[in-house]
Amino acid sequence: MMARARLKSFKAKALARPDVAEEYQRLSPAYQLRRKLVALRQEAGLTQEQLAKRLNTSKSNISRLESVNSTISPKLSTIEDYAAAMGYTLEIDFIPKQAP
Amino acid sequence: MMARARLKSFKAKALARPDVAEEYQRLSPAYQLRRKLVALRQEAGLTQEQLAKRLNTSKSNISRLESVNSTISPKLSTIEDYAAAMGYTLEIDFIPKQAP
DNA sequence: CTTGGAGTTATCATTTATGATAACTTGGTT
DNA sequence: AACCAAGTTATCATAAATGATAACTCCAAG
Repeated sequence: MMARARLKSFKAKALARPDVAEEYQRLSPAYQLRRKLVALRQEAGLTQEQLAKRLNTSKSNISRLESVNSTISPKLSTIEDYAAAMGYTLEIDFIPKQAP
Repeated sequence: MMARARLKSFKAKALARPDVAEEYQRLSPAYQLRRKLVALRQEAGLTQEQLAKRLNTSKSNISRLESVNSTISPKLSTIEDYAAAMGYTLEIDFIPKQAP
């Protein structure tokens, strides 16, 4: 019980450190997703503007979607559309979390 | 070129058939995701109401999220939260589409 | 038959993602 | 230096997901 409380406190303090917060963010599904989206687009040899055209939107919206420090959580369909525009489909898996 | 047009037409007609549409839907990432969400919850031995409590929401919203004939496309964070409530994290992969 | 748990469906308010547009940086090229 | 392509950031309007509540079905237990 106290162990849990101390653990939470430890986590909170650790996350207050910029380097830890950054590393923590790197592990988040949202972050990894954005990295993959960018990689996929670049491997396809497309600019944000070219991809935007395929998706009937504008390059600024693509940038927002890919942005590392984006605070938005995209819709599943948005990710699907993005992937589909480059000939890919999605697969979502659930991975058990490690005990801390 | 005409081959493409005919292909699109064929697809449109096929999807007009209820049985084909249903099978098509089954293959969609959104559909498979919902199936997995339900399976995950049931394996955890939770009712919609119990899970709702963990997520600080109501069972009707859980039902909507899991609903087979749901027309909504959930946010990535919603899926993440759902998974996290049962000790799972997400992994999203991009699979190349087959040539038709 | 009726009661309670589990899930569904409908509706409305609120939050949030997306679309659209414009202005701004940055790096490379001439 | 001026230019252009590529990407970023800010802002606003619109569309859509989520939160909240209530009423409903269904089914098994009593």
